[in-house]
Amino acid sequence: MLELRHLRTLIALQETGSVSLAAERVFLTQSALSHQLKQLEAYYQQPLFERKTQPLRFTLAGERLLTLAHELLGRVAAAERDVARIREGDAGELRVAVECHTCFDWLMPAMDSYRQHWPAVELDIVSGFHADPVSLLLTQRADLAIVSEMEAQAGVVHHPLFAYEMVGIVARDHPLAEKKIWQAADFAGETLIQYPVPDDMLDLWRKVLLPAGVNPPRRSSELTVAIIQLVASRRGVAALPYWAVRPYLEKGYVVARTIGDGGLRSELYAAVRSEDAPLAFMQDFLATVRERSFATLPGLTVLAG
Amino acid sequence: MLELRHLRTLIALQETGSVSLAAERVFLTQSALSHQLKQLEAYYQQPLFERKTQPLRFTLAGERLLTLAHELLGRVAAAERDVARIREGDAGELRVAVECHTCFDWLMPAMDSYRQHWPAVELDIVSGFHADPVSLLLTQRADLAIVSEMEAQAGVVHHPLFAYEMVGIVARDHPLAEKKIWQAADFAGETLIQYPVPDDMLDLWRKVLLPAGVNPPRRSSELTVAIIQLVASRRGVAALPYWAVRPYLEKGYVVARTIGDGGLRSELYAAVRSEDAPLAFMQDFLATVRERSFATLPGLTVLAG
DNA sequence: GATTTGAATTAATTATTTTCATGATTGGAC
DNA sequence: GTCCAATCATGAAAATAATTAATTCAAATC
Repeated sequence: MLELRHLRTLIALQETGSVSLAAERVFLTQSALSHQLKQLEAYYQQPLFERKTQPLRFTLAGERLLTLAHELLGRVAAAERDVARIREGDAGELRVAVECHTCFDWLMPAMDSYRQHWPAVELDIVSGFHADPVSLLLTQRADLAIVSEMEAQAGVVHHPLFAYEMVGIVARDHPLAEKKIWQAADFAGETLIQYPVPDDMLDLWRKVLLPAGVNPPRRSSELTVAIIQLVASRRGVAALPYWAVRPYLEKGYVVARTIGDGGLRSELYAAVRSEDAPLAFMQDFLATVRERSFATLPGLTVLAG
Repeated sequence: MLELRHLRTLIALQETGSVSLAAERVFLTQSALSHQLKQLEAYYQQPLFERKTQPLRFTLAGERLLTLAHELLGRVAAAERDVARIREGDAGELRVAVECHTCFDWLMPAMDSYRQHWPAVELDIVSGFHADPVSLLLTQRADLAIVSEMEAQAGVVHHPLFAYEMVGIVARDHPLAEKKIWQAADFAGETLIQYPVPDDMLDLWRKVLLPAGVNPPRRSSELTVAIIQLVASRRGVAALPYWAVRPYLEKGYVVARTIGDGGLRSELYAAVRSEDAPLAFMQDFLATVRERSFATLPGLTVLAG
């Protein structure tokens, strides 16, 4: 018999394009999902998708159930929001502290969606760069902070959002474009183009360059497009999230390369005060960010608690 | 985490007004449902309904989830119909043989709903009274027969529809109105008002009067209202399904009494040819009849396969 | 042709659901 | 009031379902 679980699986399948990635997305093993899908296809006595292709393709029946999934899950979320509001009311204050430039790429659509659902919550952005964004929470100057590490701190809990890969980008005719994988040493002698933030907020610096003792010259820009432009003009190299540069890769302005063996993985967490963590309007903000981000950004991976 | 199962439970709760009856409706024990509801209320951290009242009353949160249930389950049914049609096509022939007068009360709304969903199925009624309606199936003159007993027959399968209570009705000032429970002997000396059908098609005859050797005089009418009218005019007594007479009971035209200890229980089955049983348009007809009947007729009980 | 990657399969394990047996609570009937 | 019947709740056991581990299979890639 059909359950919501099956519909959540179908959406994960659609968003990831493969059984194994979908499994990770719904926090199950590939095997578990294979069983679940087999059961579902047996129930409807017909295949729901073709596994031979990459990404997988849904059959007519699969498409129909996928449509159902989208119809239903939105309504479930709406109903559960209402139920939570019946318990806790609909108002609240949510000042978000952000310190990464690219974060706005996913934060804007998520906040947009959230605002619709929680019109009575005072939503605000506390932007800027602080030595310790978590201190903004404890001093009541922000209610939620987006951070890239899960530093234990009394009175604060960290909720994992998602993980993604940082890629190195360079002009197509630059010598480094020849190398599939860049190591720390490859950055020596290159100009590194970056956002104007302290070094220790850059994953590339903290995880790659600093440990290797490499310290290339820098240039900085506030805007992602400007960074891309400088890189395309052979002014230097940069490291940016894959999802931030994909549009430019597709247009061929620059090429992307893996940084370090296995790639440079970045993570994002939302830190909130412990007492705020269980609040419905807070929980739903996290759920919205995750849901919207996975649905719109390519190449995200889940981040376990 | 919310699943469709929970929503099906909520609808059963609404339709039956009690946990035990809802449990029967969804083919679980009362205990199982009690656990399920406890889990659901723990998940939402608030009560979903008040159990003290009869019928039970939903809380605001419960109401909201109930609304969700109605939104979702209709869409699920529609999607599953589409999926079945992708497999088997949307056409078919469905000639329904009916031999009980009151059956039209539930058959009409069900067929109405069904026609909308399966416009390409040729739906027809084969009315009239045959010694053996099942023979209509085997001679290809009907595709589905509504019967009141599950007589084993090669090539034919019986699907349970529902069960209900037959009540005795009589004028308010008639002496029999004084008796809470009528026994076979009480019918001796009364005129029995019935539909113009052979005796062995009447549950009252087969299960009560014939075994006791009681054979009261008869009068017959085609229409339920006419039978009620005759009873109210003290022309005799009748036995009719509870759901068929409830509107008249509420208006006080007649009163209803239990027949035999524990009441006279009637059952309805749909008989179809074995080879037609798995067809989607046939399965959905059965599902529609059950769903519509339970949603609209009072006092139905489930009938196990 | 070896190697890698993704999905399927079987058996075992784990988690969840359901039931059984029983206890508590409530709302009449007398 | 007290008894009775009906309804719901509870804890432990049983049954069922979901999930994983380990492995195989199949296809694609080098």
